[in-house]
Amino acid sequence: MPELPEVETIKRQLHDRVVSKRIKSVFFHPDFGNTLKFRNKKDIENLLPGKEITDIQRCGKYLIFNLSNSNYLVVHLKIYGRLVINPRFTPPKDHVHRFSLILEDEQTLRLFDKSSLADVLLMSSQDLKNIQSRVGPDPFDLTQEEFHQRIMAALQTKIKEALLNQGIISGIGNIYVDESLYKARISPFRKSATISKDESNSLLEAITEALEQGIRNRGTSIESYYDAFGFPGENQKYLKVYGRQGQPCFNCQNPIILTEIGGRRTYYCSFCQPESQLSLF
DNA sequence: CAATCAACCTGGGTGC
DNA sequence: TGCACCCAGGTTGATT
Repeated sequence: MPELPEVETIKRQLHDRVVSKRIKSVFFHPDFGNTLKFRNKKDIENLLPGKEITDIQRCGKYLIFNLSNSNYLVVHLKIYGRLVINPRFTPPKDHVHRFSLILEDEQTLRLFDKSSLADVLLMSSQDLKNIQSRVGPDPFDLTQEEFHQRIMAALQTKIKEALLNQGIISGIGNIYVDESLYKARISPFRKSATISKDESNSLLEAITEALEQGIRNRGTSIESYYDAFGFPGENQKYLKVYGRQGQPCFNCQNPIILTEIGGRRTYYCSFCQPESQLSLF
């Protein structure tokens, strides 16, 4: 589910409800995670009660709760994770309740996950620095020049795979990458180093627009994502290629193609996003 | 080195 | 009804 716009939406919605609040207790559902996570689980149960959440931030697709003892509770929702505060409904049966964080004012933050891939980790400042150094810059923080440099460095890697690589640029996932490439009219199959400066400029602009639109619409809800209040986002109504296989391209009316790149489903228009620049003529 | 693949999980869907 | 298999918006680590 969650890419940058979804995590950013959750961060903004949670901010006023959790920042400056003290944690009363935490609870892990017995089905949470594997043995590796179990070790961290004990730390979280032991160390969190009594600590204050001093801030909430986002690093790529990671959501980070700053705690009063200079530790950080780091959440990654992976594919199906949902983080919901004060749900007033019974969550869908297929999403298992994995974790709860109860605040001093009795608000409850719950993590639901259909699989159990989502991570809840307790980190020191050093751990967090290691994460932050592995995660590339936010698209919103990049100049055209920096973006182009990073794309060029990906050499023979297909541009779609480069954009999905969180170390090159962070926050873009499988939906927004297809939307951005379509908007910039660049084939997802193009080798990164063949992207011209002009193309890279339009690509960064397309990425920025696609992500900002996603944030404005509180995220894209296709099969799993809900915002922090338990409501679906609206951005799925405005997607231009993702999920539109066989339907006419909004620009040229040719059918949108569904294929596979790097093991991920990939939607594109083979006319508007030609793989070879020669086919433009 | 870069590209590919399997693994991590599990609910749901499909097809036999 | 059962079962084997495939799929998923992500990430990582091993293999070719």
